[in-house]
Amino acid sequence: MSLYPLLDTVFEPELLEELETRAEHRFIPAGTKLVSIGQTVRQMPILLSGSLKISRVDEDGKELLLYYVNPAESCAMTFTCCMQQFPSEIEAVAEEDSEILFLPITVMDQWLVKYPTWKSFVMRTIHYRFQELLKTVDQIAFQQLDERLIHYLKEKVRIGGSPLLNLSHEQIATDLATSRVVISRLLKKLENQKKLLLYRNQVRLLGDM
DNA sequence: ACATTAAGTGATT
DNA sequence: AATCACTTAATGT
Repeated sequence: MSLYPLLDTVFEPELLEELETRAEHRFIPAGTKLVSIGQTVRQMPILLSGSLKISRVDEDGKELLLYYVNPAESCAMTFTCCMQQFPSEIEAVAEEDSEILFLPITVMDQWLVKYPTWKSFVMRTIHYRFQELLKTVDQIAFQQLDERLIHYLKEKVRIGGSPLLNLSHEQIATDLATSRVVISRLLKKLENQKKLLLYRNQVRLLGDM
């Protein structure tokens, strides 16, 4: 039995063993910024519990949420930029208290040829994220902010494990890179459709979502 | 009671 | 869909 049961089905036994000796196991409190834009990534994270929020931030601080990293996943952006030591294009913040394995980037190259399960893990992560990003791009291109909002809320519920979200309209607007007024209107529309209930600093999703 | 912050709304671009 | 201007509601001190 390995130290990390979560990863037992993902990696082969030899790799799990090596993981245990090479990885640094850390607990990250919610709100911690792990990577900021321009920074060079020196370690590869694998999430054991919690979640990470990955977003783009432009020059004047406006951000756009790209995706979340969930347990047993890593960040796809990290592979592409840290292997070649490119500066990060994204920002990573712990969304909740998280448990993370940090791997030195030097092992990644060797593991790619040494362990088939590592290779498919990397490939799977990149592929999956690519799909996600394409979806977001579609949504932005076709300006369907309402759909994007619903997708966002569902994702939040899934991550938090509760249909009651502690979010202000302002925060939602920031994540989706739009204005508060727009979000308020869309949320109101959804409330009228009985899809959710609105409170101050809280949103409650209703069953059929 | 007053100030501050979140949310709702009509009008305009 | 964004911005402005303004109102109303909830919360903190």
